[in-house]
Amino acid sequence: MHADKTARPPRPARERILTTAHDLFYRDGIRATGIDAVIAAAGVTKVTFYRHFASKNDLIVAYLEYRHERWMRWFTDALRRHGGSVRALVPALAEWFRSADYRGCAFINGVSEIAPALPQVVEITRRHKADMERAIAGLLPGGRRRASLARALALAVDGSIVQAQFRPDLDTVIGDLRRLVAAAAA
Amino acid sequence: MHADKTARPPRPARERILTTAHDLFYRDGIRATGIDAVIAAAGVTKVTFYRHFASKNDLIVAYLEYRHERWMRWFTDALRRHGGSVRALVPALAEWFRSADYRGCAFINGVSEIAPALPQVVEITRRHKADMERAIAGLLPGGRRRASLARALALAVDGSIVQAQFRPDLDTVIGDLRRLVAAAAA
DNA sequence: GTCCATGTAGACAGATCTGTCTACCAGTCA
DNA sequence: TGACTGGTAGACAGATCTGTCTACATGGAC
Repeated sequence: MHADKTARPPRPARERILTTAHDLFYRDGIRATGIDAVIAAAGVTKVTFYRHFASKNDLIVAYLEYRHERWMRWFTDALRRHGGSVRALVPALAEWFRSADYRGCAFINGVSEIAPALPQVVEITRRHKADMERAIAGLLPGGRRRASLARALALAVDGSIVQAQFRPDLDTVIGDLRRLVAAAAA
Repeated sequence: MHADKTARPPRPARERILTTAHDLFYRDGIRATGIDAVIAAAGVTKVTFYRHFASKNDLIVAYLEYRHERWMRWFTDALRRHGGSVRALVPALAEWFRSADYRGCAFINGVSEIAPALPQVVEITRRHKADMERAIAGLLPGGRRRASLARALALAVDGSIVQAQFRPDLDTVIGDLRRLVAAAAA
């Protein structure tokens, strides 16, 4: 059978729903995006949607898990591209901040938006930030101070992520982050 | 003639609406809080509400302006209580982070929640953060590096505000902030 | 004493949101 | 062949949201 699968499938419905939800949730916000908008943009029907996700809350969780995979892949790759040492951190982030569709951290935004109604988001965010911190720790030489330095850097990174979301002067934000990283790592 | 509303003393109803909206918006989120909930909790009627605020968006803006006044008053007071030098910064913030109803920065949350739909929130947030930065600058000795140091400290502060919203180990966050402040100020 | 700002109570319109339901179709595989 | 999987189209229920409306009460200012 099926000697040739390459000519076939439009991306499966579930995947289309998930990537569409990602784009809309990230851009417009989770609460601002109705299920109907996701369904229409993904080009599926309501029945199809509810066959794959039990509820909007389920989709939100799947969105954050998908976002985590995707962002971590980008982040580790960007750090590698910029040299893989602690000096890679700021240029990698600068790349992100300057991207056209930058809208901050999906997890921080998620906590702001729906943590009171969907506490699971806090747990997912903790795991995400722990992974981000681990990636930062991977840039540092081993030693006793490694873990605590990674935490301090992660804190500065979170500050810059947030500021990059509302400050118009990205260069200033990036410069301030660079200064903090240099001071902490010294 | 001259129906000048602003010349009159503040009316109880408007004030009640505003403080109620503050509590609900901050605790549950702006989008999650319906106008009806504010009206019921404030103990006014719909007509009364709409006589004071043209729309929910109007109330949101008023909420953020009120929050700004209130938070800045608390912040400058806390800094003074803790000595008024740069060493006051971390203990003042720690006080806030440990308060029972802590839910992060109302402005950062607001940007996450509704900036795409109500861009005015970004402008209000910029002004708020500029004032916060000025208060931090007020802790520092004058000199060439004062402004840029205040910016770096504000960035670290924003990072700690955000982390305090989802990390369970507040002591760690506060310790990391202390370390960053010490490193930057050195 | 009249005007008017401020307040009350609650119905209502119109939109939008999540989630369910019926009814049908095509390909896969045991 | 017949069951299963995954898809389509769209009506519908029930809740909730913002904002408008009518109708009436009260107290101070001019």
